[in-house]
Formats: sequence, C-alpha cells, structure tokens
Amino acid sequence: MAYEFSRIEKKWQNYWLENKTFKAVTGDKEKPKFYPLVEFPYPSGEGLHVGHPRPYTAMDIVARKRRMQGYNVMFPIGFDAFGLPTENYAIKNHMHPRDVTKRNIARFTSQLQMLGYSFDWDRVVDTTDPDYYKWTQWIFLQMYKQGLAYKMSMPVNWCTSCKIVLANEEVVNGVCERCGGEVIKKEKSQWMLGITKYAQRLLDDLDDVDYIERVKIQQRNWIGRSTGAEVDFATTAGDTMCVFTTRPDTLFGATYMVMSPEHALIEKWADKISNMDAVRAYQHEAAKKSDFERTELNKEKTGVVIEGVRAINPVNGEEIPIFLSDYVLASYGTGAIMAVPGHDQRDWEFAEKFGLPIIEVVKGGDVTKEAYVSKDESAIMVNSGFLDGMTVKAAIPAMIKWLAEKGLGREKVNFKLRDWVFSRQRYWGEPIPIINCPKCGWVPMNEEDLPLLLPDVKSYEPTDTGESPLAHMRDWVECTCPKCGGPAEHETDTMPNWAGSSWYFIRYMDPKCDTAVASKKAIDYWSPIDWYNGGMEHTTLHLLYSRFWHKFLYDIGVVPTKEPYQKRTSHGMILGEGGEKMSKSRGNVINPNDIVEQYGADTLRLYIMFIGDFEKAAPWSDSAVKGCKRFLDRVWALAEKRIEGGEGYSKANEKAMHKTIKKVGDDIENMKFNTAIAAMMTLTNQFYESAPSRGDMKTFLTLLSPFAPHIVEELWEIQGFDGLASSQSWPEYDEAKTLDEEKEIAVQVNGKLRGTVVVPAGCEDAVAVEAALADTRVKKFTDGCAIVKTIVVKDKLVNIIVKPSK
RNA sequence: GCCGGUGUGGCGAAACUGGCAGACGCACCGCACUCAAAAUGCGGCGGAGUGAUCCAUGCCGGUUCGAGUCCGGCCACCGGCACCA
Repeated sequence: MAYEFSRIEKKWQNYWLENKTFKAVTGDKEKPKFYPLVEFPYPSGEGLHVGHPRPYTAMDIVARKRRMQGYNVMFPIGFDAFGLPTENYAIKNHMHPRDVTKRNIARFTSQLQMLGYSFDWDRVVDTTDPDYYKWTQWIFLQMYKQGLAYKMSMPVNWCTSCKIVLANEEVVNGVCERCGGEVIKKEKSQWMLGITKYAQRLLDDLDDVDYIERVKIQQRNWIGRSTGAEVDFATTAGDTMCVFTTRPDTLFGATYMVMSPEHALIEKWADKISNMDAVRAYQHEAAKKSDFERTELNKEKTGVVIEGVRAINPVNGEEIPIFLSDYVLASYGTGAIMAVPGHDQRDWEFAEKFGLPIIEVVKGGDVTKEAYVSKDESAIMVNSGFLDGMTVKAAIPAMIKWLAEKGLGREKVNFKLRDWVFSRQRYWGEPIPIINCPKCGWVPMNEEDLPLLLPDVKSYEPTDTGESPLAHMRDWVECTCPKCGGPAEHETDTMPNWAGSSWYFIRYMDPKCDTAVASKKAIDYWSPIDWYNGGMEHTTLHLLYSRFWHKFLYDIGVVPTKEPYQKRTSHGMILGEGGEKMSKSRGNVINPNDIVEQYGADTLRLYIMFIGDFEKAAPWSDSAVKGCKRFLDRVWALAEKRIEGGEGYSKANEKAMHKTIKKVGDDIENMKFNTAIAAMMTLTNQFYESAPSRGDMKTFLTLLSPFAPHIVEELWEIQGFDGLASSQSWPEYDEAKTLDEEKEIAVQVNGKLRGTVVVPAGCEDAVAVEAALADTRVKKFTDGCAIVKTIVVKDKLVNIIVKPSK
C-alpha cells in the first residue's frame, strides 16, 4: 500500500517547526560544533528551482547525520534579496521592490519548508533588511577607513541594455552576464574595493583550506600571479616609460614599445607628438569598440606609431619606436610593454605587419617563421651582450640584478586580479554610506547614523546618464557634512548584490545582534564554517569576494580565522530531461512543487540524491523518480504495522546491517549519496527475503532518516520507538561483523576468468590454489598443462599461469 | 590557444589502492494475482552464438600474470579563462 505522504509530511514539518527541533544553541561546550553552509538563494519571482534541492538536500543529510552523531549543528538559511531582477520586475509591475521581495521570500520559505530541511528558522537572514544592511554598510565604512574603498574615475564596463556598470566578473564573452546586452567602455567615477591588496594572501591561504582541487585551481588562475621585472625605458621626451615583463632575459630583443591607447603619457607628450591627429583617431577607434570586438582573437593587429618620441633600450642604448595598439591592455601591468617579436607571438605578428626588426635572443626556434616562445629554461641566450651563452634560467636573475644595480628596474610580481568595481547606479541595493561635501570632499558617515536607509522613490527607472535613481530624490540626497556641518550630498550609487553575500555567514552566528556584525562570543564559537557547498559558478565571484571580506574582518579583529570556510565542495547542475540546460525558453523546467505534490518531498529528496554523482551534472528523469517512490512504498509496506520482538538484529540480517551502517555513513561524508541510497535499497530487498526484526527495522529507519525524514518519523512512531527518529544516535557498526567468513573468489587461467570458488576468508594461498585447481571448469583449462606460476590476491582471486606440456 | 573535467548496457549509473565490469534504479520482457487493466510480488535483462566459447568500459599503442583504473599518443563533448606582456 502506498503511504499518505501529503498528510505525513505536513504533520512532521509542523512538529519540527513548532518544537524548534533543529534550533542551534550558541556556546554548547558539551558537544563539538558543526557549521555546514549552503549558498542562500536569490528569491526570484519564479520560485524555487529543482537546482536548489540538490545542494540543500545534500547538506541537510550531512547536517542531520552529524546531529545524530552528537554534534551541535547550526544549519542556517537566508535570502540574498537585493538585485536587478527584483528591481526590473518591480518597475514592470509598478510595485515596490520591497514588496516584491517580501512576497518572494514568503514563497521561498514555504517551498523550503515543504522539503523538510532541518534549518534553524530562527536564524533567517535577509540582506535587504535594514538591520542587516546596516552592518554591510558598517563593513564598507571600515574598509573606507583603511583605504580599501576608494573612488576613482576609470573606464568601466557599461551594459548598454541594463544601463549599469558591471564588474569584470559580470562580463561574459564581452556581453552582460545577466541580459546578454552589449558592453562598452565608459569613463566613470566609481567606488572600488582594493581586493588586489589581498591577492597574495588569497592565493597563499588556499594551501590551508580543504577545497576541492578544481576550485583552488580556478581561483589561482583568476588571481593570475606572474613574476618578472619592471623595466624603466628612458624616452627622447624625457619621461621614463615603465613596463612589466615576465621575460627580462629577452630585453636585448626588444625592438619597439607598445602603449595601450589609454596610456597617460600620450596626453603629456601631446605637444611633442607630430602625428597627433593619427594618434587621436586611433584612440577614438579603440574607445568605440565593445569589449567583445576588442578581445576577439585572430583579428589582425592594428596600431599607430608615435612620431616625435622614441624610447631607449637601456641594455644597448638603441632608440626604438613607440606604438599605440589595443592589443596592450591599460589595466594590466603598467599599460605598456616592451615588444620582443622574436619571442612573443603577438609582438611577432605586429612586427611583421609594421616591418619592425625581429631579433633572436634565445636559441631554439626559427624567428623568421614565428616567435620562439618555449618556456624551456635550459635554452641558451644569443645576441644578448653580457647574457650570451647563459641559460634562460640564469639570464633572468642576471638581468634583474643588472637592472637593479643601475636603478633601471626591479623584480616585480603582477596579478591578473583587478580591484573590484563596487558602485551600481541602481535603486535596489545597499546605499553607500559616504557623503560628498563641497568643502571636505568624501566623508564617511558616522557609525551611529547607520543604517542609511533606502528612501521611497517614485521611479526606479535607471537614467540614461548613468546616474542612480536615488539622485532624483533631492531631500534624501541633501544632508549635512558630518565633518564641517555644512550642506553636503549623499552618494547615490548603491552596492552590488555581491556585498550582502560577502559576510552573511557571519550574521547567521548571531542574526539579531544590534551592536556588531555578530557578538564576539557567537563568532568565536561558530567560526569557521566547517563545510560550505555551492556552485562552481561562484568560484571567482562570491567565493573570492567573501574570502576577501573575511580576511579584512580578520585584520580588524572581528573574526578569529583567516579563512571563512574550512572545506568547500561543489555540486553539478540538474539538467533537463534531454540533458540540456533547464530554461524557460526550452520549456523543460521542473517545478519542485509539482514533484512534491505528486510523489512527496521524501521522494524528491531521495531522487535528487540518487540521480548520479553529486559533483557531476545530471539530467532529470520523470520515470526514474517513480523508482524512488516505489522504494519508499516498499519501506512503508514493511513497517506500516508494528514489528514485535526484541531490539537485537536478526541472525539472517545481522551482517547486512553492519555493512549498511558502514556504507551509508562513509558515503554521506564522501558525498556519495547515490551509492548510500543503493545500499539501503539492497538492504530493503533483503528484508523482503528475510523479514526484519524489530532491531533491524530500528537501525534501518535511523539510517534512512536523514534522506527521507518524514516517512521515517511516521514509521518510527508507528513502531513505538522512543523519541524522534531525527534525534537518535547514529548507529555504530562492528567492523568484525561486516566481514564474511567465506569468500567467493575469481579463478583465472592465464589471466582469463574461468570460474569462481568459495574459500574461507583469509585462508592460506595454498588453500585457495588447491580449491581453484579442484574446480571442474578450471580443470578443463589446466589439464595437460604445466603450472608455471600461481598468483593469489587474498580474498579476491587466483590466477594460474600454465604452459601446454608436450 | 591555455586550464580543468568527462567518455562504461536502451537510459541514469556502480566498481576500495591494478584483481569476477555493469551494484542500485529506470525502461523493457516473462510469470503470478486479476474478468481485464493498473498496482504489487517473483524471475529475466551488455552483444554474438544451440553450445563450449568469443567480443565488450571513446580510438591507437604500451606496461603487467591481470588494465575501466597506470603510461604515451589521438578523438569527441562539457565547463572556465582568453591579446594578462
């Protein structure tokens, strides 16, 4: 008989909520603490997606199991609710974003509760709550005071469709990550956060945390450390031109220089440059290009030579031309390069096009055909004066030493990571708590005046000029300067949606605290997060940003650990039925509500975990869901009537019980949920052969409870076991009892499987060989042959090597 | 181009450290129950062959008594980065 999942699930969800079964208590010294974390959702208008239950169920299983193992577990949830989609929806439907958010959060809450997660609902955090964003603003102020937040005019990524400035991280393939709109460069004054000051530490401290390797590699690549030297080139204009190179050894091969079109020296040299018209025209062309066009590969190199100013190669005193080209980026290194066409393919192509000399300085290739770019450190230097005959490996430090002695250069480390563009010209974000005073300049607000609340405005429409809608609210904008008391104005930019999510995990520790981000006591008790699971797509955004904020908070003494997360794991995406990404346009989106209604939350939980390897993408299958429902029906059928008898294991099932306890426990810790479920299915199938005793059933239900908590609580009650299933101790197994007394081992002859024999476990090799040779099927292959050798793998296999004897 | 990852039945997938490839589930087939169907239970289920046996983990080669697993060389797909000096 199928069970009434709707009634049962509602019953237990209400019970857990009313009794606060999963409430976490700060400061429990009796138990070890365990703080698992999932990425809090953005409460979109579409509601919960089937993608959400995968990581949430996984960590819920871990949390429930650890709780049963005696840990003091805090498993929190919240909402990352600032952001563009809500604002756009509000504009379209003439609602206040706050009301849209409130409604969406209510919907998400009921959907999450419908899935039976063991969250501590008293710790819910909402990033748009003034009591929360007060502290987001507070952290920003601390960063400002430490010089980490600064305003700077710079070319920014401007989405022509959203009318908003984007962080580099939000530009994907030259288009806006959100809307796919065209992104162009625009000069704007922006608030920036100095994440690059933390680049080295963000890199180094990866060694001390337990992240899956893919995440570490991706972060390292994103930070992009490279070592080399800065070299000062004198110019005929008098100014020095500083460049960064990873190959100072090739300096003798530098035959020209290239500056990015935005380079500051161009303006300085304006009266010395004789072809200024051509230079201006090129600058104009470059600015007009979108990021997409500019970074497109395989296009021909363009550029213009600067006439009137030349650079001097410090190693040989030769005058070399300076070009302007957009293949040199303003934002990396010094915005200018020394070009070594013999050993850099881009420089080579440029030199070919403009007829510039190409000099070989490292032996090994044919620079008349292409640049020789090998990283072979044992290659020999040529045409390089005092470096001639040295290996590349020796030449690099030799050149750096030479430069340093002459004061012409120095060793230098560079990062690809850029500072974080932190301003958004939109309404639905945290106001930046800085005041612009005509007398005093930028002045931070007083901490006592936080939070700086978002005002109610009539229109949230972004402006074409790129100003925030807040700029129209004159009575909000106008204020007094905290420093001089004169008339001043609030900053009208808001923070990006990454702000609130950069520290939410600290707020969970003490969500109602009104004197600090969280009380010291709570932070000291719960830090660090023991296990954070989330999507790979957040590796270079949220994960990096939040590590940066956490390190800053560590530096100012707010948190006790250098790193926020001890362990990071990642889940694969849930794809549509055909293996394609789920999307509204494909019409293959699965709504978790439908599944819960049709099969129940326990079935959904079980299926989403059984679907395949947790780390890999997996396609949804409607029919496979039924298999999990069938499993629960079979469990129900076994236990819907009270089993009588003692609490011990039955003889027939004892071994299987111990094996399953071991398997399920190990698999949960290793996130192998699919095989844990398979093991429980196998045990259930066995119960259909050998009826479970009361003790068998009790342990089985305990194992199943993290996966399918509702049905288990109900059956637990039916069986009349004490307390809640969720509050039981996790079962122990006896290693000795998981071992078989007899083993069926494989018998190979010359490496080919020819049969199996049963032998006592751990028996002597000779016994196994004897048994193998006695097997009739094996005999067929060994008869009339000489046995050359036997190989025995204990409890696994015997391989008999024979040779036909004459 | 660079950095990751993946490739196993009709499908989702298992396989510890090199040791019986395909656990568990879906789909399918058969049987029982049923007037019948569904549901449920029991059994079968990589391919070829009557059979003994042979062939099978993307492709080619190697190491080994033995390779899905290790090594070398390819191919395909997915994800990330991409003129980073």
